[in-house]
Amino acid sequence: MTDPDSPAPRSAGARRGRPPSNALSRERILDAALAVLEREGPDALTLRRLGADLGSNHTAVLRYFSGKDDILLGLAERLIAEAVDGFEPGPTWRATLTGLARRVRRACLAHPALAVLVASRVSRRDAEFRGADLVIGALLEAGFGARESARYYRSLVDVTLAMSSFEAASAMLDGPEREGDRMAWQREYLMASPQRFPQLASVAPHLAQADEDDQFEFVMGLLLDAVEARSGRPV
Amino acid sequence: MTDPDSPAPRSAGARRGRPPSNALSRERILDAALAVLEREGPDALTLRRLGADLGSNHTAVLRYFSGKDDILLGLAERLIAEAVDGFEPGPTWRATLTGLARRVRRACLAHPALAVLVASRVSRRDAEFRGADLVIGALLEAGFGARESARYYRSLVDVTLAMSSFEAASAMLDGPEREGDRMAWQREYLMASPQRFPQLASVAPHLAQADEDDQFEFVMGLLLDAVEARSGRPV
DNA sequence: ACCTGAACACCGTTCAAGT
DNA sequence: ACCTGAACACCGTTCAAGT
Repeated sequence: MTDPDSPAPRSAGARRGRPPSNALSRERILDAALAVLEREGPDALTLRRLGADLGSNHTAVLRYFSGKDDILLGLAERLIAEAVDGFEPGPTWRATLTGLARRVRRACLAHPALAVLVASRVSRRDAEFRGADLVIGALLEAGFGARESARYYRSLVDVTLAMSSFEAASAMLDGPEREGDRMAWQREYLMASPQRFPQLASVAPHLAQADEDDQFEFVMGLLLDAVEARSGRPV
Repeated sequence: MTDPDSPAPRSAGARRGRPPSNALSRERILDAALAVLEREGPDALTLRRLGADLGSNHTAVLRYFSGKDDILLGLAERLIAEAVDGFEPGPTWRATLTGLARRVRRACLAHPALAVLVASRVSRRDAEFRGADLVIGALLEAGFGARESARYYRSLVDVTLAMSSFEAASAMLDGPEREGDRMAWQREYLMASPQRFPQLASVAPHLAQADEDDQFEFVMGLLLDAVEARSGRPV
């Protein structure tokens, strides 16, 4: 059942004067939802707010989506599509895997409020299948069998999605413009009792140094090192 | 519900004895909150529900916590404490790291509704410091310097927490009834078009086979393999 | 000192009625 | 065919008033 949604556009002849700017559609609703999320965060996304932004009654949206949750699912598909659309495999299987992981993370950080809401429930739809096909293709190319490829696929996807949404959640918590809280985080670790936590204390000054970009690259590097070591086909 | 075991009805002197059973306290409120979360999931945790369960007005709770968010933070500390309390380092540094990761995951899966709510905002408090001290101690023992230990610490903690909460989120989504949706997940992947997604199709039957326990162990194994390879001190 | 009850400003969803 | 408006059953938080 693909695409029973978009209501019939009005006939060309009826187009006199201004088109009704408030004609609803699934796409227009998703656009508005994304705009609210990006500007004001997850809590601002309510049906009433959406109706106001769209110039409609807040219940009109329910003609296009079965409920708020359905809107979230539609946004989830957009998020994963943003990561996968236009991606081309790299020169090596490892480059392909690294590149796709970076794109997923980038999409999550570009829409952190959305990532927080939907990352653990990516809808199994077209964009996700395309991503899966690319990842599994790279793993088969690396020399893994079907069973192993399935395993590594799940590991890489789980870690990438989990870390990306985790990071998005921190970004949201710190507030859109608050750099201050990250300093607080570091300060608390630096203030932990050296008597009670000697190992922690000896390392604390380094804890806040690595930035998030480096951190993600580092973890993916670790993971792919292990995958490569097991593949028997170093790139 | 009547309470036949309740203390003697209030008399003139009762006030000087033990407090009435419905006396509020932070601990009693956290107990009640945890009970609601475990029985009925994240959405059931409301101040009104908490008040009802505690036999109090729903606003009385606000005398002990500054708001609902403050209750969540209190629960977060309990979650991490459950993972860390009583843990002893293993015979090797790798065993220590594996053991602690398993405990964090187990605590998250024991309280999935809680893990979903708080995993990305673990409060930097006592239990977390104890965990950090253990992990960093193991990494120093593995031969890493302070800077490297800080890096690996963050990687291991991020992946463990992110994957555990991610998994908890899936467990919650599948609903307490379970099982049904995991089959649906598998079915959708099996039904993906083999023409459009040939690599995916060739591997799909294996995708749903690995259970979640194996999956977590597998990822931690990959990560620790890479850490061990870089340590220059195989266990 | 601790708790209650009412009030306030919100939610998502349903549904009869309008156009 | 599409949308509105009222209604329903909820939220978290504040605060004057009770005991």
